[in-house]
Amino acid sequence: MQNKLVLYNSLSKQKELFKALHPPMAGMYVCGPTVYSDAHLGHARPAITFDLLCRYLTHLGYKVRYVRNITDVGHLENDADEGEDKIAKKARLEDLEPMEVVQKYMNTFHRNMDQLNTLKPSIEPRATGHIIEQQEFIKEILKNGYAYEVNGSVYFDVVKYSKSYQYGKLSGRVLDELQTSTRSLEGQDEKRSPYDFALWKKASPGHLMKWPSPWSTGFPGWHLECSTMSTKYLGEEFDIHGGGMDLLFPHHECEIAQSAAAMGKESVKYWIHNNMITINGQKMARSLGNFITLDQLFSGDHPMLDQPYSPMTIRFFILQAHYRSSMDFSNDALKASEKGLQKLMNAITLTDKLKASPESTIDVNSLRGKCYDAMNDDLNTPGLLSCLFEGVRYINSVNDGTETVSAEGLEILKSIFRTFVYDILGLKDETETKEDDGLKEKLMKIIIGLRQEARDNKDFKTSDKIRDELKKAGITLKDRKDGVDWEIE
RNA sequence: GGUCGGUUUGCCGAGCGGUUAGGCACUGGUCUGCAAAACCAGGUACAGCGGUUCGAAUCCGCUACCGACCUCCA
Repeated sequence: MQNKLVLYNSLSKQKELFKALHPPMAGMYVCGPTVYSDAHLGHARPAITFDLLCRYLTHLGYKVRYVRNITDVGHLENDADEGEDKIAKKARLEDLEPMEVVQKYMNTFHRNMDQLNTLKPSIEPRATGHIIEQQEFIKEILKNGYAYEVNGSVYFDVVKYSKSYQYGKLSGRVLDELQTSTRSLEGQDEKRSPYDFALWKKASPGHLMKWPSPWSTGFPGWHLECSTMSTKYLGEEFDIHGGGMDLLFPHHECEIAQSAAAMGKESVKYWIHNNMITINGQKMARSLGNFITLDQLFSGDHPMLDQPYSPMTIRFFILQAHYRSSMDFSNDALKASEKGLQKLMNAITLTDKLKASPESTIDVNSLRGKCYDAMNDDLNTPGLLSCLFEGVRYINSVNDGTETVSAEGLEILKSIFRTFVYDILGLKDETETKEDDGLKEKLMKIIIGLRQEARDNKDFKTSDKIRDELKKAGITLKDRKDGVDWEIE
């Protein structure tokens, strides 16, 4: 399969032409959330970034298997592989079963993802559903000699691994340097090296989520689930692994090590990482407590928010920056996105009303080419939007009569917007209603007719009253040379 | 302290060796009874200092500031 899609691979630290291992199939694994509290703005970034990638690959003709996990066990409060499980802690605080916590926040996450118009993953595996597979994975690593058991817990032997493989190749870390920057070693007595990480942890008495295993009644380490589940659903080698940049080390580095230790080869061909969303210049994170949840953004219910922002405004905001750039939250930026999105959507609505001419004064084919060029260049959505706004100007100019477009050109123009805005960027018109537009059209025609009569009679008091009252009702009139357009907010 | 990345016009944000990015805001104009929308025009920015080059926001060096990772984090 031929394509010109170039993606930045975190592993090689350069842009590479995307070549699927088994075209037309494309396999993509993305690290999903740990479901112990509401999803925030930061979670929207990878969700939208990899939704975009999935949509674009699909558009290019790939049959994409998109796997995104739900972490529902094994994620400890503070690593060093000590501390309380995040979900168990929440369960204790809210007096719920751990699985109730998981269900509650998973439901919210799914609802938010639907609101953001992200496509559902092909498979959404959960760590607790793959305890057996994780144990089998550990057995392989043990068999190959890259792990050891101590007191019922199993740890990955980073030092031994690094003799045969390069631990740190993804994150650019060197083991020697890691060792000189040693932190507190408290509670790490069981590990041979502080860089070893848990594959299986023996549960302490009273621990809520635990399963029997050959080593102890316990639970799997966090890094293990992704290696296990990606292998199970995408195979020992697959195309793309995505996630936030903050997961690059240690999480993804450990995944590479686990897979290599178990299977003798690296699993992932392209590592893709999205950058962070900051707030007041600092990363938005649950652990920092500086987050705004998606529900708060949608409702405006947060001290830092001037107003509510719709899901599509959030989506547009995120797409206006390149996925590898960090972006800072601000009301001004969000408001600008809201306006820009509206301008884009208004133009798309207009395309249905445009009249074709014998000749085109605009070059729609060139525009389409530029749209593809932008997407092929490592998903350059700001560049794509820039092209689309050029198209917006075309549409408005044709509507104003200062440019013309042929029937064929008009069809191409419509298809460009349908393809790139709806199918690939995943934006949708939020003003769209399922009501019968026919009735609304008829009513509006009558009202506009009455206003026109008043205007013809120079009765501007009446005509303005009609316009103002409509405005109050959320309907904006736009007088044109050749008639009146209207728009519902 | 180590590793990596960033600093672009009022704001957001592309570009990464030579050509108008784009959006928002602002100013002027066209249109309009007025308004809104739309269109046209306007601002010539790239942290600082050096260097390479015919030519640098774009490459190299230094300095300053900011951030991410090195604990869990999307």
